[in-house]
Amino acid sequence: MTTFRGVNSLAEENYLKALFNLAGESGVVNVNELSRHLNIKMPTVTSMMKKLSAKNLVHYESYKPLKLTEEGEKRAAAIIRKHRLTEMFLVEKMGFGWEQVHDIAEQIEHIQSPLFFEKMDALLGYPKFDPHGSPIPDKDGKMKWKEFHKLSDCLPGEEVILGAVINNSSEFLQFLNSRDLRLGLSISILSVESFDKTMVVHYENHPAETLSHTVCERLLVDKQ
Amino acid sequence: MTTFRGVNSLAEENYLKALFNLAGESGVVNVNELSRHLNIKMPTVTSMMKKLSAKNLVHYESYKPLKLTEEGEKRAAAIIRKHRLTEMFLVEKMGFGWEQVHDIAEQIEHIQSPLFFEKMDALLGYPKFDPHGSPIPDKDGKMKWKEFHKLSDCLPGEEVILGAVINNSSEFLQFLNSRDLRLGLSISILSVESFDKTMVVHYENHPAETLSHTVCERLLVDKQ
DNA sequence: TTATAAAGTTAGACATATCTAACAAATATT
DNA sequence: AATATTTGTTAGATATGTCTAACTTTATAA
Ligand SMILES: [Mn+2]
Ligand SMILES: [Mn+2]
Ligand SMILES: [Mn+2]
Ligand SMILES: [Mn+2]
Repeated sequence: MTTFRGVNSLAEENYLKALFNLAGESGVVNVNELSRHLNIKMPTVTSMMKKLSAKNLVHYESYKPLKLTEEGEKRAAAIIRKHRLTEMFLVEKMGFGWEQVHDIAEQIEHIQSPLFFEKMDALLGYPKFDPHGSPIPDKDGKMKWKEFHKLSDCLPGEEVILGAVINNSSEFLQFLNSRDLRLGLSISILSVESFDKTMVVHYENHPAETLSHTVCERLLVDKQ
Repeated sequence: MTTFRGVNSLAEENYLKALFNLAGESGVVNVNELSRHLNIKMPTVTSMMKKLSAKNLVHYESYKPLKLTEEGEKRAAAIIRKHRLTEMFLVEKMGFGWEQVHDIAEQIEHIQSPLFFEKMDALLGYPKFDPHGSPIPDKDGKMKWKEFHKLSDCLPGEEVILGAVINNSSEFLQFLNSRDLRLGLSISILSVESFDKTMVVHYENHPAETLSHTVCERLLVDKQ
């Protein structure tokens, strides 16, 4: 049986998604970057980029940075939509913790069944954000980040609300769990150590929690 | 990234499952049968059987029928367990019809995450049967069919309960839907046409429904 | 501005999973 | 028993996705 895999192979889908996720403001990504992110050697990436270019999903020219085409971006967004809907479903409907869902979503995002994800979407009430605060692309592939600031860019005296996390690794999220840090939390900045930028913050029944710069850089907050 | 696929590849998993599903009383399956079922040419099947034999999952000898080893059977049962739990979850927790779930389960059965399926199992209350009446193998790969009879083997005057369906194709299940036939239904056999074995049955507010032999063969019933 | 390092490409190998064509063995039919 | 049919195997080709080694281009540092 020709195991039905939609228009793109599983491998192709993972490249498209990575390109989308790595694209910053400019929308471009280097071969090297992509290679490191996917843990796939550069020559392999180059050859896949030629293939995706032939399918008009990536703009590829030798020695120039990569960029998704409009169609490539649409396909990528659709996969990311499935990933994030899945994460939300796992947390909201199946009782998983936010630190447990990424690896499962990494697999389920490749399921070919529009109906399956429409059902998820409906059961969840058409959510706009995933459990880590990342926006869920709509069916047209459009999404917009809230205007967050890194906690590390905030100043003592400010009171902010935790809106998203920038690193979805299980280890990081478990660390946040251990400090009762979760989305929606109101946090007051008590002080910043100028030497190493360590912050001391207050929230809920944590009168003075110390957070490293590494951690604060990965916490996105809303300044009301 | 070495896309993590447990111990067996997706292709291997589909062969194991097919071997399990096709194995009758004797537990053996012919290359030809497997080839037709999977829609994969015989030479391909032969070479995969050699591979699975090398992994000690299949007993293979030239020109002899195939049989899963004990370990092969365990692996296969684990996949079928995931398939049937998924079908149950889709129907019970996501509102799908029993005619919609097979194709999605065909994909989700390959997800590698024991926790994901344990959660499903728990949320469903550890079900013993899938939405089509097939038994769900337990974690040790053990399962037992209820002692059903084919409706086609029953006689006029008998009153039986529909316990399972033998064909999970969307078309067949939609046909059953159109006649309000579903598991648990109590059915009285009114008459059997000796020429073509067509049955006339009565159930619920269907005073006299005519069912072809082809249909009756695929309905498994309990004689109380 | 040249030398060095980093990034990227080309060429060729390899594993997996599939196919077709040709041949062989087992089974069924006459 | 001889022949024909079905079933199964072997050999060799192809597509996909990965790798290493060697080379080229671009960027960085002397
Ligand atoms: Mn994720
Ligand atoms: Mn993925
Ligand atoms: Mn099924
Ligand atoms: Mn499958």
